[in-house]
Amino acid sequence: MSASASKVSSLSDEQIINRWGFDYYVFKALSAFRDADYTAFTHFTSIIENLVVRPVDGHSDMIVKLRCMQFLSRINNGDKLDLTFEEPKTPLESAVSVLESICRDMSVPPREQERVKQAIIETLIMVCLRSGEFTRAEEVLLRHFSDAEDSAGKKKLFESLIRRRRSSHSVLQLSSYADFKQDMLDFIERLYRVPEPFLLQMLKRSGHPGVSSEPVTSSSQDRQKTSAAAEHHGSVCACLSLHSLRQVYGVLSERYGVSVSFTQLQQELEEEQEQEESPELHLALSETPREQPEPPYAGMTISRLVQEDDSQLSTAEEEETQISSPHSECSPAQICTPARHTQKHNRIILSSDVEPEDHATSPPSSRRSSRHKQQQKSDHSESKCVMVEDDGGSSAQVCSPARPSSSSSSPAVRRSARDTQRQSRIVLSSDVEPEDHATSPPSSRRSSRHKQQQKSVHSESKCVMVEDDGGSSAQVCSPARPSSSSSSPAVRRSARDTQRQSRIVLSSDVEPEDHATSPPSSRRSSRHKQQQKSDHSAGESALVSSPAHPSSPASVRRSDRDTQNQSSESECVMEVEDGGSCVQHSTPARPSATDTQRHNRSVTVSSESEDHKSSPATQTPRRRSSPSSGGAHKRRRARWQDVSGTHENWSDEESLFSATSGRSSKKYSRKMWTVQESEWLKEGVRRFGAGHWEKIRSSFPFTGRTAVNLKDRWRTMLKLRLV
DNA sequence: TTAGGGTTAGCC
DNA sequence: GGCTAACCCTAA
Repeated sequence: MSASASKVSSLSDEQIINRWGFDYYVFKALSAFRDADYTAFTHFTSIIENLVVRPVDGHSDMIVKLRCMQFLSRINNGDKLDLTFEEPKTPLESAVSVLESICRDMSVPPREQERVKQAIIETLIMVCLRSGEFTRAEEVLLRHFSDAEDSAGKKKLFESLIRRRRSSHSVLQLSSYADFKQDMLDFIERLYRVPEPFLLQMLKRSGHPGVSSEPVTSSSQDRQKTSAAAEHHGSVCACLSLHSLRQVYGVLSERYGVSVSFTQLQQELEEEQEQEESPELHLALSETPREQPEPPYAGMTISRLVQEDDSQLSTAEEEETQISSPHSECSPAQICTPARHTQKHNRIILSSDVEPEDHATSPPSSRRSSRHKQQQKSDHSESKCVMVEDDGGSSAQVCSPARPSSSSSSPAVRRSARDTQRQSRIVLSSDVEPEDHATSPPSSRRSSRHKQQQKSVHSESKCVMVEDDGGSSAQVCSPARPSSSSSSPAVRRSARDTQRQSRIVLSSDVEPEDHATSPPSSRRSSRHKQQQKSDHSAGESALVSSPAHPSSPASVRRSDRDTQNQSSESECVMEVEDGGSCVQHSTPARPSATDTQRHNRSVTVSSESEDHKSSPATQTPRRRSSPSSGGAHKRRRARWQDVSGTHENWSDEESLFSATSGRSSKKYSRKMWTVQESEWLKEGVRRFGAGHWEKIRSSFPFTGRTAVNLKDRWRTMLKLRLV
């Protein structure tokens, strides 16, 4: 059978079932959001978040769904300024980032994109104003607010309110955050109609009384979703006419040199069917009415062809993406659990704490859009296959079996301290360090760099590739791609007030062993601001380029702010690399250090055995056996400075330095290599060989890295004998 | 696009 | 100031 078939069979039951569960919970989450049951929404997203760290069949629209979940999660928490998904961004700022990724991947009309973005920004400003966060409101206003003429009035109003420090105004009272949420949901639903999940379909067909024939959601689009879902999960759905089948068959048979005519095949199959009617086929095909007695076997035939087709695609891409690699199993997505400081948010924290140990998520890498069309066809057919196979007991996922979807975002939960005063955060987690290997960026020595890295991580997470709505899976999951957390949405809890800090502590202690993640920290220097922008854009561009980036690893962090509090927040970021093998990295928590360095403890667990003597301590993975302990360790901790601090604090600096000219008209900021990145590089070299830097770069969710950077890093690694 | 040498940034 | 990883520049 085709290679794809073998891939299909290689899917584990867990992958398949997790996929079904994933689809189901996404569907439920959307329903909950639509019903304004945001608590349920949060619960569902938590489930999803945990689910995607397990091996999941990265099929088709998984990334799209993850993006939607990420977006809505941020929207849902947008009025909570003390939460962050990506430090130092507020949830709504993160929503804008996700929006940009969505728009890039799904071709959203520019006007619509702008409208939604503007709505988010306006809402964010209003939220800031209501909360008395005038500095932040001003920052958002200056940075993001549209300069369009039609927005001039609002801009002036906001400026006025900020200037006068007014947190109450009729305009602020008028807008309802709930309405805003629903507006954002409408946007998502217009953009992507979530098909009815396979599990629900099955439940309906089983005659379960509690399930109506209608989709759970009340949306008017549900019907469409249902049919779409059917396609996805295998029911042929009669949407295929005999004519179209014939056409497809014609094309495929020509392509693959199948000599049997469609008519012959049809007759054969009819005969077969007469002899044994497979219930499964009925199941698959009976749902939709057919004008013509569409041959039940049609699905089978097509699926077979499709598989071949798909397999070709896969094989062709395989080399590049190595979908089949063990890693690729799942794509994590980070969805959504923001971290917060306040006690009331404990539940959110919980999700992160409870995090499973192994998160292996394989971030599927995404495939490139060019494949989409082909993919769509294949997906379509695949769905048919699925049904048949399901019945047969074999794996139901025909789709891109080999393709793991890269979920991009692994969930990262962080607590960040946002103190306006830039309190330093101390990561206590180090002591507690789990055995799990965190992959902390080996190279990073300097604490200040971490923040930058963190950002980069975020961007990576964004890398989820969404191919197209068609559900064709665009994910090219390169096996090797771990999901970078970032995209994974990292949720953090940022402690803004010192008072709140104590609360934060709660979750951190419980921290699971696993994941180490090392969020890179960025430097504090004035460069940072520049960097932020550049990173941001870089990350996004990366998304575009590697849309499929599965999101990578989910990263959960806990960070402590200050040593004094030692409430010990440990920042833990989980990065799931592959489905199967997930590498968890713990990054040092974001250190926040005031200018005076505070002792930070960073826990970095590195999966690598490499000795990073020379590597920077920051993310230096702690080797358990490594000599570095005691004094060295302390020094490392001391290096962690909180760069993440309040972004607003940097703004001035940023403006000061933005025009700074460095060597090439701008100063570059050093971005230390994370363990994760180094792993990707090593994997890339293993796969493609040294010298194919561009190929490697495009095959992994690197963000802010050029081929030259890769080359340089490889050179450094060789020099350090890290490889 | 890559290779290799030079430069810069940041820590000690 | 030394050291070094990351970054830049440029020729091929």
